Amino acid sequence: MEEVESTPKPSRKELEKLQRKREILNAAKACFLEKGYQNTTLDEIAQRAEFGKGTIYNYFESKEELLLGLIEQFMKDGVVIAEEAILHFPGTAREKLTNYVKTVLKMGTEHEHFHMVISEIHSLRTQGFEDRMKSIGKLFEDIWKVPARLLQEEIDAGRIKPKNPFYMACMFDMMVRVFGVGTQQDKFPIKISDHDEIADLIITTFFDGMSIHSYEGQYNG
Amino acid sequence: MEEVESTPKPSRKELEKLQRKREILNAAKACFLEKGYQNTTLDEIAQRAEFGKGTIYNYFESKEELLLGLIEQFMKDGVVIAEEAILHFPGTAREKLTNYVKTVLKMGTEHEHFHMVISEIHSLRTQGFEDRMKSIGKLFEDIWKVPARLLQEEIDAGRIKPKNPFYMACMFDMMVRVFGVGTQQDKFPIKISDHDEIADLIITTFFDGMSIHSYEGQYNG
Amino acid sequence: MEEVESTPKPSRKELEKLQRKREILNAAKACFLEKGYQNTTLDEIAQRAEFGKGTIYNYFESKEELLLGLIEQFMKDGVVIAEEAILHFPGTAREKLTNYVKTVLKMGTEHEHFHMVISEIHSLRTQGFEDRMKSIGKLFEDIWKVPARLLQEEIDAGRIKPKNPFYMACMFDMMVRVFGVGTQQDKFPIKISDHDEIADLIITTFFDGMSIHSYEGQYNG
Amino acid sequence: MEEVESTPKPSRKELEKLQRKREILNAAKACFLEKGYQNTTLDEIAQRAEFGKGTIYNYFESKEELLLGLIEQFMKDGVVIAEEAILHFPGTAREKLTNYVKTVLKMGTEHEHFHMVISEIHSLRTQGFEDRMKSIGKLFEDIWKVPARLLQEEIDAGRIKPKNPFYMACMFDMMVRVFGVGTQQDKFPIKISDHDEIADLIITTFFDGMSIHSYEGQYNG
DNA sequence: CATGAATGAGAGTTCATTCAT
DNA sequence: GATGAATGAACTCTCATTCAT
Repeated sequence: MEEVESTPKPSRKELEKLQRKREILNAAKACFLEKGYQNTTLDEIAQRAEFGKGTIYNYFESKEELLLGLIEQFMKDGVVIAEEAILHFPGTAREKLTNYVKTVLKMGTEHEHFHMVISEIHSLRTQGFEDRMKSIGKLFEDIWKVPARLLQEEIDAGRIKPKNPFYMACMFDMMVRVFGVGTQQDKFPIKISDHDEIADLIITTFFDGMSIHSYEGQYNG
Repeated sequence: MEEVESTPKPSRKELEKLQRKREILNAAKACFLEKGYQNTTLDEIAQRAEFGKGTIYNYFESKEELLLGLIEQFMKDGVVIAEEAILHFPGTAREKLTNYVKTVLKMGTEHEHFHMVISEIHSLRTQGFEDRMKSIGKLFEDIWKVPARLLQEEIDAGRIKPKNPFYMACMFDMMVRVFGVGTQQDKFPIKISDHDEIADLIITTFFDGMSIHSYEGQYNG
Repeated sequence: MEEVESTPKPSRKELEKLQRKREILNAAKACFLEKGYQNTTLDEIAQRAEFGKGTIYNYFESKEELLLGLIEQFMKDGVVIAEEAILHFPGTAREKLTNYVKTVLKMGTEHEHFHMVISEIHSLRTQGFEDRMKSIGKLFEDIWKVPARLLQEEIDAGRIKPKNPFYMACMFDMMVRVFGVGTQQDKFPIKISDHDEIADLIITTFFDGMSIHSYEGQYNG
Repeated sequence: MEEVESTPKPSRKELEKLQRKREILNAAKACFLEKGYQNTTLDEIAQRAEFGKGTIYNYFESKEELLLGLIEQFMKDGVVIAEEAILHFPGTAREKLTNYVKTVLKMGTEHEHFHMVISEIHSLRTQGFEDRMKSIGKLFEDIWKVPARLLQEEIDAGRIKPKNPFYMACMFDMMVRVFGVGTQQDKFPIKISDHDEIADLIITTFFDGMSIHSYEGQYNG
């Protein structure tokens, strides 16, 4: 926006800086996943990143900024993942979404990250926090837009019920992330390690519902 | 000695003590909801409870114990709520669960509590933490058992598909709590304030699925 | 001193009060011996004394007062013990003092108390502390006066060297309490459990010295 | 790499660190001597050391560690002092030990430290406390070994009585530290400011005993 | 630009003391 | 007089952040 050239010139310096930022974020991610945001100290992050503690402050304004950076990165990755798993995957909507479930599950612990992310948001008190939250919300929407677009196509094709596709996408994504990822984790009261089983549960519920004689054709919603 | 009835003796002293405990828990709950567990200080809780800081330690061993107490209370209430809304509510399974969704939604912000609860669990590092987590997990199961029993009856009656009713109950509950309660809150990227609309979304999805021509009768799961 | 009647009238009330005081002091002593002054809480003392915490404050102004009371009691007992073991014990000076050493040793752990007493004095900050310390010092002197009187008699009889008997009594008492009692305790680097052996070490050193050809007769001190 | 000499490398950094440690220890020592361990706050130590409170924790793990560090330092110094004053001092055993007494006395208030050290040990409750105590006991032994070696030589030379030299060294050291140092201090019930007088008292008692006709030659101990 | 020692506000927790019952 | 729940000042320790090197 500030510059006119499409990609100005990622000078060596700039690239190195970006590289460093990513390294630090990765170290932070690992720490946060292990012990939670609040229980992680900057010393630990610095040690893991193999940088001095002060150096981190050359790249991030504060510990909170580190978490926010991570959240944004997580969301952006989420969009790419959804696009890969849904748009670029061949097959029916059902097959595409099944693939999406499995993809998210495959990321496993990595996506326990998700819970952490959601959890720790409470902890943040930065100034300008509200704005940041809004923009994070927007990123969530970006993720949901991907399945939502698919659902819209299916509605248009008369294959699924004409409900708000964005809402449905959100609900679906939550089923995957909370129930799906949850059941893979030890502390969750239910443990299902077979990805196929979880995917089947979610997909058949979402597409077909529980009822044996469902009331299709009579929707007025 | 003091009493004849089987129920031991809720002596005045005991009752007052319990009353105090509840007051403190309520103050803690309010604070935690407002600022999160980690950002709440004991001074704040004490001030809100209108007790001295030391007094709190006459009732709870530590700040963590306060959170754990809250979580357990929340879960136990959850069981009662589920029983009221499902078992003791007249009508079909669909009607019972619709009522359940609306009941949880009605508790609104109160149940944002739920998110907090889940979130902050990461923060805890108490000794004997694992045991506590196990017992909290058990309480979750107690909640899910209520809808699970209903689903089992429906399966037996041939009205819904023969899937693991406990898993389905868990997934349903999660849909309600995460999607349902979430959409009521400001920071959630989607905001739906109409409880009927949310309940309808969840219930029709869960019972009937999204597909227009569903594949009933062919389950091999 | 304040009253003219030699012993006014130890009314039942008064006696009970004294009895209570002693019970509390004993509880405090036991606790202090076990954990040290600073590590003992009033709750523990109250529990051990089988009184309410508040009750203790009807008998003693503060926790410090409890320690000071104990010290004074200890000292006063010390005088009686010295008199019993030295004055009222038949035999030569050597035999009397040997008996004194053994008596102190026999009180064993009870007199580890002594160390505690000396130790914790640092901790005290009461107002009027200096005065109290002075009066405790006086009590020490009362103890030392007992062996000092014996030594004076021996000097007069020409049986021991004409040195300041009070100083010598002090040095002797310290040898008994620090070295004698010390060697009986686990944490002390030297452990001698045989009382006769310790007594012999102290007495022969004190009376005869280490040298084989000593320089008697040439004192100019 | 950095150094050629066998002594590792007292790099400037290392030296500064050690210097800081010593400064902090000295501040702590001064505070402890003034008010006792328990009555000294970390704020006071920090203020006296002219460091921030947090800085202290960069050098010592805890307040207890500070005390233990001080104790160990005290003991180690004690060994050096004993060696200087006894081994490296010319003259007879009597002269050497007289010199030792005077040396300890000269350190005066500095060695009131000793009492504090011994006193406050009760207060400690660190984990691994027993081990630390053991090692402190060992350090005491190291001190006593120095005069003990001297006494052994005298025994071998037939100049002093054949008693356990280690026990005698301990008793002697205690006489010096408790009686000798004590009598120099205000709160002690006896005050003798003349070092020569104290040294004479201790030395003649220890070497020659109090008796005028002592029983040399007849030991059966 | 990298560093890590220094910092001190702020946290949870303890406990001697008070006082209403 | 006896009680023990209530109290809050005071404590040790942590850790995000700064800044001289």
